[in-house]
Amino acid sequence: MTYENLDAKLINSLLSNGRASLRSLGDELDVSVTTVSNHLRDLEEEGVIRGYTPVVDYDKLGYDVTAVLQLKVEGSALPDVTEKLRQEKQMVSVYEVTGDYDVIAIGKFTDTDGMNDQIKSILTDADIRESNTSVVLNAVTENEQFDLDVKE
Amino acid sequence: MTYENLDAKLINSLLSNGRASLRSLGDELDVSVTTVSNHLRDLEEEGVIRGYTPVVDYDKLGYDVTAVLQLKVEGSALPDVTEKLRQEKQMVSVYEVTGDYDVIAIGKFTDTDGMNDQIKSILTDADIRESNTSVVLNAVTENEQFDLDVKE
DNA sequence: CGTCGAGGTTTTCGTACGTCATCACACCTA
DNA sequence: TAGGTGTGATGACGTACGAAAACCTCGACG
Repeated sequence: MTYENLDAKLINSLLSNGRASLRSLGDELDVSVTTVSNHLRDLEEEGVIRGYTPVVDYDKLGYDVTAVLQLKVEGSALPDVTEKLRQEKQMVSVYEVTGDYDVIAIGKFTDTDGMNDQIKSILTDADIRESNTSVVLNAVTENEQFDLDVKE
Repeated sequence: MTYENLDAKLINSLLSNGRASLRSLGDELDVSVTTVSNHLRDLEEEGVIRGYTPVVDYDKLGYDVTAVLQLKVEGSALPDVTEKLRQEKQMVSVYEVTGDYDVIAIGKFTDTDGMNDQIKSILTDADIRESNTSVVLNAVTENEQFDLDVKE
């Protein structure tokens, strides 16, 4: 057998500790360091693993307010609007979606005043027909990356 | 205080490469390895850095559909509902929010059928008065973690 | 009132040691 | 033939530890 689940197991291990050494990963999965190294290189080249980041608690850094923006956009202006949102660094996620609204975006702000200012400056765009802002009261789960299924 | 911006710089460096070595971080910031090690330990103990993860491209792993669920929940049942959503591993983010709806959740699914099944099973909860699902057509930005401001 | 300096504390640094990642190559086995 | 393993060499890495530097506090003195 050629370790078809190794990649999934590798990713799951890294999800619990993204700075684990290749050796510890090898020990954990009963596989040689070389094999871990090869698979990881492949996963990175394929783009399955796009990089590594620390998980930062923005609350603790003073970004106390998270908001969900929903926008209705004039059809032809959609690319412009999403691009503009993408460039706002505090926009954590920006989605084009089906349904009542065309765009859903999630942003983080230092306080409600800062939030109001930034949102207002975004909404001045003439192509935004309607908008709706929900402030997050409690982030039950945020950007949780889930484990992959490993079939035996 | 010495090096008051070091922590912010450290986090920014790690945001661009979460597996960077303590030495390379030290070189980059003109600081000794030990200092990097100490500050990182403190940041982790304080919970500012909650861990490290690979950035996984779920699209490439067959999770092709992302959806945004919005729910109106019977007030007293809110904790139950959010807890239930939290335990659904494919729910990437779950927020309690102000506004028209009470809960906004983002989930990832293998296909629209799988999505429908899972969402239906969630929505059977009697305490969910109303729901609204938006399917993501295009993830312009997703879980982007932004750099911190460094004051001179 | 403002400055000085002794002291203790915190932060940073350099070194040393054992571990680690990477690479090349030969070997194994399904 | 393709994917996994082991070995050995080399330079990089993480951590522990003692020394040194920077910082803070507070009473004494001009």
